[in-house]
Amino acid sequence: MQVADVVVGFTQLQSKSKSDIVALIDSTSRFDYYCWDLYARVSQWYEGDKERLKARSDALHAIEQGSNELAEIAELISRAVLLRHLETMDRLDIEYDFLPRESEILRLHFWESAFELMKQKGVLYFETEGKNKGCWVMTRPKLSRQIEDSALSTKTPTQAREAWMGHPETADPSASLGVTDEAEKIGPDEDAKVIVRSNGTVGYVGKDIAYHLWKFGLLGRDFGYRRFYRYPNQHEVWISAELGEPDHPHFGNVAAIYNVIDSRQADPQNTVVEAIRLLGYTEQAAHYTHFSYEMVALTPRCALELGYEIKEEDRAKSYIEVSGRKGFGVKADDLLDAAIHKARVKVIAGNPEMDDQALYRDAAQQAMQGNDAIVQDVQNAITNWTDPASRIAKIVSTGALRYFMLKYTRATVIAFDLSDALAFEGETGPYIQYAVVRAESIFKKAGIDPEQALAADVDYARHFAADSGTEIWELWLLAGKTSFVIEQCIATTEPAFAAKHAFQLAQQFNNFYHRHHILTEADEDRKKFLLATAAVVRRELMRVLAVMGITVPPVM
RNA sequence: GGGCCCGUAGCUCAAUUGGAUAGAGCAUCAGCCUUCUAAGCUGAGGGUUGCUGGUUCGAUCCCAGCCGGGCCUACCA
Repeated sequence: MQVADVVVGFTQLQSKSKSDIVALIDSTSRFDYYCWDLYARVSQWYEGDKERLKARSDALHAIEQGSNELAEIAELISRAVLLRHLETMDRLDIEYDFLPRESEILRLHFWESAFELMKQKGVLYFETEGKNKGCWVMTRPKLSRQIEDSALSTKTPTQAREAWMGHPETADPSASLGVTDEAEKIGPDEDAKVIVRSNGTVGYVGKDIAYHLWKFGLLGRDFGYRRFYRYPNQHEVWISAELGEPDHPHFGNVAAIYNVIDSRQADPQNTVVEAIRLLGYTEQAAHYTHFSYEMVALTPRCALELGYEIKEEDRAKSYIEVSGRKGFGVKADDLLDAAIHKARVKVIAGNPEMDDQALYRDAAQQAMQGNDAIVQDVQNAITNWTDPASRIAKIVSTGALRYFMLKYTRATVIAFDLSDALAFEGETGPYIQYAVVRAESIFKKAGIDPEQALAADVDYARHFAADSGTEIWELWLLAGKTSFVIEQCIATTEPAFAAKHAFQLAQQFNNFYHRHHILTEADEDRKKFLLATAAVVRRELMRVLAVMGITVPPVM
């Protein structure tokens, strides 16, 4: 739908032709920004006159039909925006392998197969009365369980449901649907989920069920695959296609699914799992995890700082939901640019020899020439710089943003605050990276390898028994908990535990770092002991950071 | 109407699933750079864990009822 709206924006609002759009894509470095603004404008344009919504449905229809100008424009736009998305995510070290598209789910008849399966197994039934008359519907999980508990589930779900409805006495009347009237219980289940509308079209959830049956290899159909994009590191991304290339990697047939989708999708996700379970694939349904997390919202203060106008009633709220339709949100690339810029300034402040004046001169020159395709302004130019300071700044800013996103537990609505997200001090990614860099620096100056330090022959018993022994033992203990914490993260699908652990370990190490000066330690054996301590903490910190996708620069 | 989630220091969040004096960061204030990088360290102030009951030796956590906020549900994708 968003693509359809952007198509409407280009054709109706801007009267652009296909070749105009091609030219625009070629000459704009951030075409997605252009579409973001256009999408918000189109949404406003619809508001002005409801008649204009016809343009959207026409576009949707044409796109679905295929083989026409609008469909080609849609293809151009979605391809260009998708490429931009891959680039943006790559800046955060996130790579994709395969991009399945809804259009192929439709055109390769995934839904038809799933529909057939679900009718056969009695997962769906045709409603003949009530408000859902004429639809194919599915019983919601809550009622399904009740029916199963009444021990009628030896048949198909539909037969069990019919038997159950014929004998309401088998169910506990008080634990029922929230209906008090006995007679209503055997009426049509108005709460059932509509999968196929009365006009014969399938809804989003239906397509999602088909898609997930494919993921588990239960559909009996497959996508066609085409090469879509090759990352700078040569990793290849594939995209779904009606007619694919003959040689392609194998996707699908998975043993477990983790769907990382925000909590607003909980209901449709439950419907998909339920469909798979009712089809008899209980094993697969048990390995289907909706990795649900709360949404990111803007604090009113942050929204005002970003220059958005905030309604009076919203100012008192603790957060406001972001909205593409309203053009209200923060763009990831902007955030990354700001973070990299800030990090680079800090790197140079600490390492003045890395200051590269020539880069600034080049960027300023290009900016003055208005060479938009290469550079938007001096600040954005850093995106493409590869000098040492910029490389480090990228690692640090990625660490900062990844840590920021992971430090919140999944059930917490992230009240996004720009200054918090760009912070490098306190409980942040760079704080942890800095601890590792400090350890690294000690080994560099000591002239030994961390692995060597761990293998050294040390009288541990003597040093742990000394005055500061307990405190250092606690540091070892905390470092030793890392594997357990990582396992716990996986078992509970809660990455925030890893983030918290990494921070606490870094914090305790910084403490140790200040209390015990390693390189000037006179007692040779104690020096080895302290080095081994630094080595084990460094190793465990890097390990837990790696789990979070955070790497450590050589210096910072 | 129904379902799910949240309410903890001025702000943003934790609390290892029911355990000891509820902890961090930010912000504020006071200290620490001729010693391995100050993106750091030390200290101070800041709390009736929304309210009221219940279960328990013990409750931020479990139960019930209120108050306040959010999200999802109603043949859109």
